[in-house]
Amino acid sequence: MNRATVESTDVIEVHAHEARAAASVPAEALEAAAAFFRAAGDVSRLRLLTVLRSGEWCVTELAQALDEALPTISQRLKVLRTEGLVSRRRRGKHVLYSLADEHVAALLASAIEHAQEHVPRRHAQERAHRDGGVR
Amino acid sequence: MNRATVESTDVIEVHAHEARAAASVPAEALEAAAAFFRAAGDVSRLRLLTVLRSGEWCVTELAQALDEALPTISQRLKVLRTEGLVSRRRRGKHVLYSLADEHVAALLASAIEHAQEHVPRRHAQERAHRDGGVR
DNA sequence: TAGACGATTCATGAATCGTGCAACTGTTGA
DNA sequence: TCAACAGTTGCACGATTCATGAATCGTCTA
Repeated sequence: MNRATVESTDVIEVHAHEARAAASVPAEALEAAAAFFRAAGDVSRLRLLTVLRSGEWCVTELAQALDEALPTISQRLKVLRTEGLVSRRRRGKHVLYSLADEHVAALLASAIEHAQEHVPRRHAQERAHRDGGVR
Repeated sequence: MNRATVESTDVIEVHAHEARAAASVPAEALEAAAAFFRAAGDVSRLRLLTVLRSGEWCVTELAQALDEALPTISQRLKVLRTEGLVSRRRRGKHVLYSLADEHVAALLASAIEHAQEHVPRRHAQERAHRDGGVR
């Protein structure tokens, strides 16, 4: 199916198809996925995640490593944990955090890789668009 | 390297290691990755992305399919485009949008899959935590 | 070139988010 | 049990973000 050939007159006909495509993902899953992305969509939290790629860390270690206040780190970890990006376990008087699973690690690596490819394009694209529309 | 065996007295020694881990990802890439996640971290925009998985769509079609105002859709598409999640091209008087590349499609599928696994855990975990700390 | 249509931009107000600090909870070891 | 330490939570403030509708822009066609 080559949607590129569809003309504006087909809009109504296509409508049902579109609605189906939109509904193909359960609303709950969509919401959860958005929450997942949102949790990762903050530089501070993302930095935390990249550190956690190397293994388990207690909150104090993380605070020292990132040079931030302990409550701040704890807050961020809570967000990440609520959305299932990290998990924690207690070891003595320390609470150790780590990435929730390989899925998260893969997602993380993939996004960073993608970002590195697109970093230079971002602003250039924005300016080009301002100057003269599409292409 | 088993970081799980590290005790609190090792914090200083470990510090250098942590700092290296944090710096392993260039600040720019981290920022871009966060922006990427942030762009996907909204239910409305995410829904838009899931629709775009099926191919190219013009703004009007998307607006009708999702039953939203055209400017609203356009705004969301702009965010997604700025962060490199979607690309566009003009075809006649229509502007066709699609996912930027396979990378994005894969990331999207992966996140939704992960979300579906963790949907039930999220709130239960939150409550469990309130009730009695770790585990 | 004028009109129509598709798409984008802009300004506004409501809502949400992130942070910093203080108070609090919970665990360990004496 | 008590003191010290590790971590969490609550609250308030400033900054972002999002939806909305009007105005504008760009392209095609008559």
